[in-house]
Amino acid sequence: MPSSDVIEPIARALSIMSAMNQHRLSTISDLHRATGLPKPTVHRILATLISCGYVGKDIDRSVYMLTEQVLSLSSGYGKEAWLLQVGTPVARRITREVKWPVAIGILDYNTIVVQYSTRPYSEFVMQGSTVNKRFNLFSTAMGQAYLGFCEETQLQNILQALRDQEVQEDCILESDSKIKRYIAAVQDRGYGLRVGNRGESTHMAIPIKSDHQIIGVIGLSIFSSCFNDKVAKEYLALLRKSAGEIVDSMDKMMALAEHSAT
Amino acid sequence: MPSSDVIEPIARALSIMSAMNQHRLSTISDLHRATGLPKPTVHRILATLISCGYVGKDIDRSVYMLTEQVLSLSSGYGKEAWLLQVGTPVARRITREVKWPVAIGILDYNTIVVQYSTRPYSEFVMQGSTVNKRFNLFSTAMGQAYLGFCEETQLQNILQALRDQEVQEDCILESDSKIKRYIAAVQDRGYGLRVGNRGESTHMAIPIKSDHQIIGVIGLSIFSSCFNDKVAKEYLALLRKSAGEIVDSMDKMMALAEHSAT
DNA sequence: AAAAGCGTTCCATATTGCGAAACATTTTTT
DNA sequence: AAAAAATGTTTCGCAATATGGAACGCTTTT
Repeated sequence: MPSSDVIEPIARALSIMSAMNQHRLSTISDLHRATGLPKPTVHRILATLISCGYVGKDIDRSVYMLTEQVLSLSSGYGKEAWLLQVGTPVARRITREVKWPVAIGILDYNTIVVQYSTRPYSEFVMQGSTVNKRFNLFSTAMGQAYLGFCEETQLQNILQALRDQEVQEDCILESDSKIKRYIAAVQDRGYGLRVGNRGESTHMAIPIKSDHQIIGVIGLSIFSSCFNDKVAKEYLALLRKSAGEIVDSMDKMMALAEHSAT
Repeated sequence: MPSSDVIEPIARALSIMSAMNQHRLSTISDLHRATGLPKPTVHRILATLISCGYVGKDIDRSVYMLTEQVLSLSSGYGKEAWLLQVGTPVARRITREVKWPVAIGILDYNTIVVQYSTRPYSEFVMQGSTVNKRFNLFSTAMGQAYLGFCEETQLQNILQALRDQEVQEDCILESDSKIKRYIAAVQDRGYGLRVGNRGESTHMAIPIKSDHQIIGVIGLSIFSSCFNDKVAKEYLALLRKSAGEIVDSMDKMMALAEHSAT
């Protein structure tokens, strides 16, 4: 009675791999018992997994184990994935509420990479999707949200890395005092801000902090002509509330997962 | 021309998941391009993975991402898995060379758990397999190999944990000085040793240390009647050489994996 | 307005995975 | 030592099912 449209061999292979992850070494009979699959089937699935490199077999004996290649299925899975899983619905909710597009980004090397954007949902037409686009740390709202509120050591690391890179885009880097003033301004304001010209858009962003660490930034875009102190205050509060919700949900989910991961 | 006996749907699903692990969010077209699979096929595989809980889908848009459940395929994969992957062939080689069975164990809570044993390969018949059996830290050769050569803080942690457990098996715990003498004796000897009576077997074991940390222990069993100082010296050298090889191979492989895991 | 791209559904077809049964080998029991 | 039980592996005829071209509806781009 498997719900239709499910490719059975795949479901079976995954259950085998999941079972193999419970113990370091497995025999065919172990897996037969653990999954309820007929032994010839287990055998054939293992042959497939071996051929694909995810399973290794003891040469002489019939003992199987997962290889390090299983990490290629999950190594990208970390805090950022949690952030997205929890963050995307929140971002969509904000856009439903205030119409303006919302984006979630993370730090990658020395830029902010947009991971998710509700731009397509927004009724206000703006230029195409920004997903996977990289944004400069200086001069963008999301970048400011990171630089202005990360820990001092992290800041120094980033600045050093920026100085080391060959192409110098930010002339601000030439003066330490300029940097300090720039960052202090962001901190005083309480959020990242990049005001666009008339006809362009203006962006505001804040960090998403968990455990004193910035795990990502969340930003909102708005037509420059619609931007003023009043809406800034309103949307800032909304972003802060949302960031808080994201962190709370993440903590809960991660605690849950930790617990159920035997 | 896929090498026969490989279940295609499984191989395809794995390639999809592997591709999804590269970017946080994927569209069907992304995966279609990345894997070369027809779009209806990608669609069907994703439906399967969603049904199995390994993939989540953005409600409104068609954006897919791996869920935390992918960790259930690999969370058990750590240093110990590397140890086994590298260690098992070494263990077999020793047994081929000297005939006696060799076992590899790791610390789990407050016991040593045998992960692999070449007992079935040994021409000397001994009692059944010891895989997944737990061995006391005191009074066994493998346990001594751990206690005698782990770091002081680790030792204290273990002792505390042993004292805390309800059933007190090791009366040696009652006296700190007894413990100290016991451990000092192991250290002086240079390896864990449990001498059996005539007709029984004798066991010797040493730690496998990488980066000042004990990642496992390796031990050799021998008929008590065959054990004497001369063979002890010989086998100890063999075990030490082998442990060194294991650590070297592990370091190499892990460095390699680190590098190729983009 | 047209064209290109995307996600999704359909469906006839042959492919392909299936697992009972038989066989080989090892381990345990008698 | 023999018998019995358990485990790993191979075979094979058949039915189940995964397949992907084509078509559809939709959005985005030209």
